[in-house]
Amino acid sequence: MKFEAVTIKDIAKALGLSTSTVSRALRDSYEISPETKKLVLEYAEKINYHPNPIALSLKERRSRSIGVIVSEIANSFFSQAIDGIESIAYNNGYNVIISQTRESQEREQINLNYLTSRSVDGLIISVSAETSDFSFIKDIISRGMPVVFFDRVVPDIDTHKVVVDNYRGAFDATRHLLESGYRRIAAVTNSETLSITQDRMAGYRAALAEEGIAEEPGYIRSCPHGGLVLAEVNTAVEGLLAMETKPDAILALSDKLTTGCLRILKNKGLQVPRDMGLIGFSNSDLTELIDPPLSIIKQPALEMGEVAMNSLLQLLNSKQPVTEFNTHKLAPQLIIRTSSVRA
Amino acid sequence: MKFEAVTIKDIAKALGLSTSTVSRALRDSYEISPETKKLVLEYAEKINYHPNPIALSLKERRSRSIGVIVSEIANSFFSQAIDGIESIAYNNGYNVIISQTRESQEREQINLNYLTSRSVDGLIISVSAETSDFSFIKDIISRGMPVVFFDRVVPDIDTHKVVVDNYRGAFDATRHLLESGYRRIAAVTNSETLSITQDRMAGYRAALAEEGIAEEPGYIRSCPHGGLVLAEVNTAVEGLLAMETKPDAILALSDKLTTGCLRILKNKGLQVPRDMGLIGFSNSDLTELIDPPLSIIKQPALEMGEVAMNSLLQLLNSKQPVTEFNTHKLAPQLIIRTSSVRA
DNA sequence: ATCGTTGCCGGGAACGATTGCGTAAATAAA
DNA sequence: TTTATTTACGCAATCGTTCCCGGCAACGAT
Repeated sequence: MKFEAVTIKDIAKALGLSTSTVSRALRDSYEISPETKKLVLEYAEKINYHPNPIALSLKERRSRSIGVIVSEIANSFFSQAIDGIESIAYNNGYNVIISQTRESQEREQINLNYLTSRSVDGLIISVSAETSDFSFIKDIISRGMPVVFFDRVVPDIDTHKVVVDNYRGAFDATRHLLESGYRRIAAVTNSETLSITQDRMAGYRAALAEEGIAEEPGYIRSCPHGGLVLAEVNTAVEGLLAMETKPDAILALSDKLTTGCLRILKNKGLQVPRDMGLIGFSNSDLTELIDPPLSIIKQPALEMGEVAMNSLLQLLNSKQPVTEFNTHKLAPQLIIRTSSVRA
Repeated sequence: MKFEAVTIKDIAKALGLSTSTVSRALRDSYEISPETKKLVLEYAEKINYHPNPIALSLKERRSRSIGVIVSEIANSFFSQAIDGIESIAYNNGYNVIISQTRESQEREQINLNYLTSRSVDGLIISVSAETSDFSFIKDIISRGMPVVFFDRVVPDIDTHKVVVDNYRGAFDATRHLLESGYRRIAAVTNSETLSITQDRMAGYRAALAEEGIAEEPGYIRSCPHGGLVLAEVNTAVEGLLAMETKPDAILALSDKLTTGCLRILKNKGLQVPRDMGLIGFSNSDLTELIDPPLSIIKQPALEMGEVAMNSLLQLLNSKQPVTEFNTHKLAPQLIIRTSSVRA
């Protein structure tokens, strides 16, 4: 079945006018007499005419749609960010096409290829955990595609970026753990190639160093798929628990890792925060209801989406190539609850 | 900045061929000699040619993209469903354009208008809570637009639908509450115009009736925005608690209502499940970590999204107009934990 | 009476691709 | 040699719009 649309030709034929005249009348051109305009407008209204956006896209060489690439839609952080992106896009007449990579480099590549060849006007990307080769992204940017990174950025690609102050988030959380009396603080991390992982780890290390605590390599466990596969988290936590001097607290460096760690600790019968302190990045709005109420570092996901879309709009609307790029660094929110406070 | 693309014309000019020949060579037509094909293919590869999908869309009158309309992206149920939709769409070469209504009829209308006029090939819709006039949707369907409803459907519109067995979900949950010893069971509901609300309420009533319990109208409180505004939930719960014979358990009929109710009960210092039993629909994957572990009715959201997209594909791929429509009714999953079980 | 203006509108190319039809050359059949 | 057939390609229309040109009245000015 096809959705039959009425075209400008139908109007022209019905009214005995040329398509040019109808087009001009609809666009309220000064070259058309008021009577003709009225005639056309009324008839167009009557038969429910809407200009074919595809024809327009072809003519204007832009589609008024943008692509968003994330690893997983069903993740609080990303869905909140997409919410923000969609809101701003909606207000500016842009459609949002989403696609997910599931942390796979291959899918990222395919999606990127697909979206750019489908003529999106711009892209908002949070790179996949698996991706190590960014030449493709670099390439499409150099060919003139407006791109903004959010959350997981690529440091050596020059374009607008929107991130949270990951260093500070991890630093503050670690310091909080230290102030709570924890000393042997482990970090369960996402893929180490990710910018966010590196920044957060830097904050973690800095906080430890400040306190004069030597870094214990065994306390750092990475989950390449960032909690997407729970088995990885399980291995990480078990590894930690099997050490001769176990850590007394865990800093989890991403959404799914935080709740994943808690899940596993509970399964193993450990008491949080007594046996093991826990704090982590999370954007779930249920963390306060959890047992124990989770201390978290929260990212302003909605706002990040909004800022990202606004940055993209700036690129889209600029006449000459943009050469000055900025990275918006938003403040994370440290919310101390029970899971990180020793009774 | 514009993304400069290479066209078939560039190839034709460079190779001294006509565009038709190039087009045919690229499509591997039998009319083209192997040598010419090889020439064209190699050159196309070299200059990184990709057919312009917009031009194709114009010609073929289809865009290979579908629209998804939900009330809110950042909602576990919907984001999981979108995940499913996107997966199937991806495998079939379709792009997914999402837009949210935030439960507003006006935004639903605008989005619908926008998406159809932007030539999506089909739509997957979960109607907004506010919407009472479905003539517009009816209209676009009658004009030939393939549409499938999911979750919140419109009973008197004939097209493919994907729902969960809401009646059974609510029925089983209510019966479970009864079996746990609760007698005065309240229902906190979403907008009453919603199909899901009606079905779930029917299940609730049937379970009560089966037990010979008369329905108490004061025990039914509706939140027109389904938990999107917490104040509504607050009013509902407070109303319940202010009654002379308070209910002893609450059945919450949607995602945000379930956690919303718990939040408010906790705020008021009530003990769940001792002072008040609680069970509700929810798709959060954190409910087991909550204090108390929440009993929930869970919808197979991912699967619903997949089934919805597959149904839409069936409509999209059928040559003649489809007249036989089916509604897939998937089984909800009742997960009993602590919040609904009296100690 | 002629020349510019102005107002109003139509013809047709263009955006990038596909495709039905026509046709020249080469080959096969008569 | 003539005719038929095949091979391999080009022309031009098409999808729905926009927009550059150009044209034709009518009108005022000279």
